Amino acid sequence: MQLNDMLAYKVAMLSSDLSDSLATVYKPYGLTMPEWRVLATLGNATSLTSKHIAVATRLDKVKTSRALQQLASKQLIVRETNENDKRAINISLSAEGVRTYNTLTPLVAKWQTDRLENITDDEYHIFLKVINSLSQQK
Amino acid sequence: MQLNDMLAYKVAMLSSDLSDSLATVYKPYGLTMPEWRVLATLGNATSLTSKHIAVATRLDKVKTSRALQQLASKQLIVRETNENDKRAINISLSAEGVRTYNTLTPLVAKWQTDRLENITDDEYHIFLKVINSLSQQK
DNA sequence: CGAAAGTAGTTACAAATGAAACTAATTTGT
DNA sequence: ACAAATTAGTTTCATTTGTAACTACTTTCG
Repeated sequence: MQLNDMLAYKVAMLSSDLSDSLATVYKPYGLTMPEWRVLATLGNATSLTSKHIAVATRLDKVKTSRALQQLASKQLIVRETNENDKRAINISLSAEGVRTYNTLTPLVAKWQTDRLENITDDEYHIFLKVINSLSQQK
Repeated sequence: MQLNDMLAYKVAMLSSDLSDSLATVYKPYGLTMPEWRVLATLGNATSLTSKHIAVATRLDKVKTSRALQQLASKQLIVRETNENDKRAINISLSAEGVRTYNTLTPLVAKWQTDRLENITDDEYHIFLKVINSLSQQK
């Protein structure tokens, strides 16, 4: 059994390749990977708490907190105390955050369709099915 | 476009799931992921230099160096100066390293077949084809 | 030949990360 | 009602990681 044939290794290599490649899309906008994930999550919502963002992005609460700090310092998000629960903070994109999101989303979509260019719909469908099947196990 | 639908995100989630899961197999033997990769690579060779190992495992030279230090301190590898090139070091598994490798290999193989239990050969074949296609792009 | 450039591997130091402790607010249970 | 436990989010500190500099040796080429 060769390392190259091992499932976990192959997927880890693919993951870091894809991650590095996608990073070339958002890095020019001064974002890190956690920041991009948070931005992408907020782009689909009106307002979320840090907790919600952490769950959606699968970042731990510390990474989420730090990403939010960075995004706030870049003025891409707005934070307001949640009046129902004063421990929590409602986070939403600022006007500039929305602009960045609207700029990046089509670039990321294009990146993805380019990547998938040589793969048929059937193949991709099966690929996703296998991913789901492998992910579901604990 | 939701984070959940993004290729890079899905693959990253799968990768960390698989990595964490596989780690439960080799962690009881006191190994970290880089150490396991090095061990797996050395198990298929008689003797390799640090450079060769770095290429095979896709670890950078610093991580490789550190993993080798750890494995040496655990007496799982033997290091001998390469007489043809005295900068390089020939590394091979010690008797105990071989024993650990021989113990772990079937456990890892079982882990992998268990993971793939619900996936047909055809599906897995296509999965690997898509992985290769996605990985090949720079 | 021998100076300059390149390579194998290690080390040192700065930056990123993770676990645990912490603050402040909320919920639970009596 | 209110003490104890829980939760949201941040901060601290120890560990891990990555980059760059370094040592030692080898190759290149004038």
